[in-house]
Amino acid sequence: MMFSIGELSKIVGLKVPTIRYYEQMGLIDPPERSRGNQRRYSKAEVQRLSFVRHSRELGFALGEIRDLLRLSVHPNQPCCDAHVIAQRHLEATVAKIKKLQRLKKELERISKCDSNALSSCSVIETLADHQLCISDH
Amino acid sequence: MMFSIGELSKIVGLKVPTIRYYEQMGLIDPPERSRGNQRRYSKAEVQRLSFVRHSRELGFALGEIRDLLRLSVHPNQPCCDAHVIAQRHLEATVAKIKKLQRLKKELERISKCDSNALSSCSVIETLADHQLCISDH
DNA sequence: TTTAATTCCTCTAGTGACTAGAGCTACAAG
DNA sequence: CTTGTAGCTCTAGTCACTAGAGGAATTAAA
Repeated sequence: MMFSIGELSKIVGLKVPTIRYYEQMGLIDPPERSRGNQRRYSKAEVQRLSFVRHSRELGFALGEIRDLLRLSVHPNQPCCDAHVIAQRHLEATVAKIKKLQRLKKELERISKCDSNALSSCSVIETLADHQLCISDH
Repeated sequence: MMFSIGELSKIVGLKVPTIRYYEQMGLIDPPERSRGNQRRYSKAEVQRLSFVRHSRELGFALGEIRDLLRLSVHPNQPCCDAHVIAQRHLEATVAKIKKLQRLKKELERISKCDSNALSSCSVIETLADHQLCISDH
């Protein structure tokens, strides 16, 4: 049961060049090759890459994922490291959400006037208004 | 009333190399120079760069900001373009918020167990669990 | 079995929005 | 007039890919 890189790509939902990139970055070991030098993957790589993809979707950086993978292989002591990584990430996420919600409000304000009315442009105006609020935010 | 790039930097809250970068990218015109070839800015640049900074904080890409600046100079007809830019941006923002809120929930679940208890690591476990959910998300 | 289509290979370069550093020059304060 | 800070240009690095060139291998159909 060996997969070509294209098959693996479909299974795990990562593009082919991305998989090669992850190999290059040391997130997966270089796989076996066919006689013609093409990569051949087993189920282990499916698992590992799914882990990587899932972690990426959760917003972890490749370096953090590398750490997590290392931890998952030696799952004894330095588990708190994993918690630290996740906790730090949670805090950053909460901050991002807050910022985006403020952004959303502002964008709604900006783009709610109907653009068919050929009135003066609220987008430019709103952004221009903020030319004046130099010191805050 | 002319500013050096360092003074301008403090006024608008952008780093010095960032201002030079914005000049290079065509977001601001090349400013006047001192006899010794140093950049000298007036209030117009303060306004324009504040506009750029504000727009960046709202998450607009430099290309979009360039468009918006162009529109703000010719504020007559193609104002709907600005609305389109802002609307597109609003949609992307809403999508991002949703994704991050899902992420937040998952991270909370991941990191809520106390890491002092030397139990098995919930971070790795949780991420590993998701090795199995290959087809969805 | 041959051919054609598709997939794979490596390598280089590009993206966006900066950031860092080298090596040099200008300016302001004492 | 000297010293220290701030400025200059230019190149290269960051992150996580993505795109393309030019060629080889694999697979399916004829």
